[in-house]
Amino acid sequence: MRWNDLKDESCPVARGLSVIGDRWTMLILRDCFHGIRRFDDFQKRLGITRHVLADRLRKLEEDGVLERQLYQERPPRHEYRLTAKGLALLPVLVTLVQWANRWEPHPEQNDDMLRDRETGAPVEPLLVDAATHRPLTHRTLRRIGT
Amino acid sequence: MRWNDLKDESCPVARGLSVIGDRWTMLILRDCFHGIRRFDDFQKRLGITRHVLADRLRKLEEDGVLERQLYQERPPRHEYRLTAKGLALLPVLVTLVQWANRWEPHPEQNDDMLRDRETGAPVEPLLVDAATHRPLTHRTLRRIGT
DNA sequence: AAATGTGGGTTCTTTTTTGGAACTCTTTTT
DNA sequence: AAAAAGAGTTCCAAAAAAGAACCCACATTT
Repeated sequence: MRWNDLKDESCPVARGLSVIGDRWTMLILRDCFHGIRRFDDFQKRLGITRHVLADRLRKLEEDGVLERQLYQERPPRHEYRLTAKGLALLPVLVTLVQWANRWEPHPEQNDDMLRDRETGAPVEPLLVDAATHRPLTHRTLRRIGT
Repeated sequence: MRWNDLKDESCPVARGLSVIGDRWTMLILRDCFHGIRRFDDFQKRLGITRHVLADRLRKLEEDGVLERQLYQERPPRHEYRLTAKGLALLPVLVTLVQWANRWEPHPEQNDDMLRDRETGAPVEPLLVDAATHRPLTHRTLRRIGT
């Protein structure tokens, strides 16, 4: 299987990864959630080559995860913003952060990475069933993906 | 920045991606959650080249996500199983599945992919704060990662 | 006994992708 | 007039992935 065939797979894991499964995309999106919007800011923060960055931003726009908005004319300059589809990736990012903090800890790690925006209270993400509010685990789920 | 430097970053997103952020790893783990354990079974299901598969399985073992267990001697044969650290990736996979089903739908998609193991009832994943049970969104979270 | 099959890789060559640096173009600042 | 900002593009070298073939230790079939 080639990478580009993934998007037509019936498995949702494959289709999801066809959009966000490459090495840099999620890091770009992390920066988007931090409010970064401009090419050079992404480039400086990520240390990614401009070449690859331009390519990923273009793909993310094509996939509807980011949208380009003109913020000045002459010369025309755009910024990249998360769409609703992009914002909907937050749970993926949050669960990844939680996993990494737990299983790949770092000496300089401040554990209060996730806090409520208003109260500032620490937040502990938990995945539950929306209807019953019961936690979802590998023991409660029949299967994931196809 | 080079890919191999990611694992020493202070940002948990970067550290998480240093383990699961490559093109094939999450697909391998998806199959693990489906009960696949042997080299050739992974290879047949994924269509990945044997070369890359061997490399990814080795790295996942090094990272403690999978463990190799001898299931026969003469000739020695191993199978790959999820460790606790690997099982802990389920929320990432589940949120990804949910996102893809919502935003990258597929004609042959059966929407009841996620079901309770015992009751068979459809399950709708929701990310909440463990303490308050309030949903987590980009509006309630102060920031994600570092 | 010889041929074929199985499981789990490794080796080799070709194609893609990435890394790294330099260059372009338009407008604003010094 | 020269330099800087901003957003890329171009070019070349290095690394990674695709694809196919090969290897090895046993087991089974003919």
